[in-house]
Amino acid sequence: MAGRPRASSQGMLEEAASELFLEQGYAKTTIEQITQRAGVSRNTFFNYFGQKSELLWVELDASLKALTDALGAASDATPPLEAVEQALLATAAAFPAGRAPLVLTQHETMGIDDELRAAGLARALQHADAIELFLSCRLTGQDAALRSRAVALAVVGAAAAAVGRWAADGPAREPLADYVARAAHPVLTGFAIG
Amino acid sequence: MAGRPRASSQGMLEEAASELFLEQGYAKTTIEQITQRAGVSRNTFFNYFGQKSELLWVELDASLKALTDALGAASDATPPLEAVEQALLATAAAFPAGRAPLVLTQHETMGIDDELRAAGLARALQHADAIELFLSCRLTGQDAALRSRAVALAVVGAAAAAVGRWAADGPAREPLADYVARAAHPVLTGFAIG
DNA sequence: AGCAATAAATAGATCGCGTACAATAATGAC
DNA sequence: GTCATTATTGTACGCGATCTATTTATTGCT
Repeated sequence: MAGRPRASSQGMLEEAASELFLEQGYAKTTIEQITQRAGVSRNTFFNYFGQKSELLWVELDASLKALTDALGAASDATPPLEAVEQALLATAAAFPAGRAPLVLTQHETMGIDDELRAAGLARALQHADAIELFLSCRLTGQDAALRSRAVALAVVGAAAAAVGRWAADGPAREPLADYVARAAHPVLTGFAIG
Repeated sequence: MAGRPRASSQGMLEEAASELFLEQGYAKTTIEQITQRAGVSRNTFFNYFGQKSELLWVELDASLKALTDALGAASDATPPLEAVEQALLATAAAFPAGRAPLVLTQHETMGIDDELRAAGLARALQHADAIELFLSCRLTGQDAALRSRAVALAVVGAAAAAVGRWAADGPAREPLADYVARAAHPVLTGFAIG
């Protein structure tokens, strides 16, 4: 009961796209060019990606899965906000200091514009949703709903700032987790005492 | 030196668009339909709006101006983080409890999807940029760049959570500034002590 | 082997956003 | 009146994204 196997892998499309983005920028690269270089038909692109912008955020999609896993594995004994912090650091640990996603380091030559930033932000929102879902089950008291979402969006914002700085600091930087810790810890302590 | 006066006002396009969005949703409404109802040509739309999604976030654009003004008017004597909090509250004060932007309350019937959320997030990013610019001139010490951006993104995230809750709580809610205070204050105290 | 069932890949068409460029209309300055 | 300036309109086009139908490749059953 298994139909035709996937011939053109998703990775080939990503590679072809990365090359073209670096050569001539994101906006000037058409989906047709990507599929031609990958040796498949144009329509095949949409079997693997819903939108062109998804090509750049594959790494972030993986990190979303890591975050939900880490949150799901959190013990009930640890305080909720601490669990969030640990899950964030564990997720960040998957990014070694040496190699950062292309979209972060090469956004200049790729000509990343608002559309791209927005697509990245949509990914960040998914991370926030995961954290909010976790917190809304653990936090109690009045304002729990507001606090859950506020914590989630605030801490994701801080983490995004950390990622941006980390990428900008070049290959000689410290691991991403250090940056995330410095940016996110104040947020969580602030909510813990307030 | 004043050429042809503007005949079709921006407000008419916004009204026509709001009607159509409520009638048939955002995605199913074309720019041509909007301009037809407003009685202008399709191209005229692009004299007033760069993209279709801008129609929904006009109120947020006004709030961005209010925020930059409030930040610019901040006295040098007040601590930077306090100045940010006061500016946020002043900006939120412009939204009375009774009337919330359509996009926030009617996003269900309008069929707001990811594209729309992303467009709203792009506006939120501009708010964060304004706060970061303010802070990067005032904060000192190592990590000032990271901290400036982390504070800005985190506090804007918290404010966004407040706006979402505020809109969801219906017309009988308290003023928006109360929500923003509850969501943003922990973030700022967290960074103040950390 | 032959045959259905399933699923991927392709082809072809269409819609609508957004851009570019030229042409026209309405105003004030002279 | 002429001229410069600005808004509006017309026309065309590239490209992203969706849809439907068709072809191709694989598995499992007889």
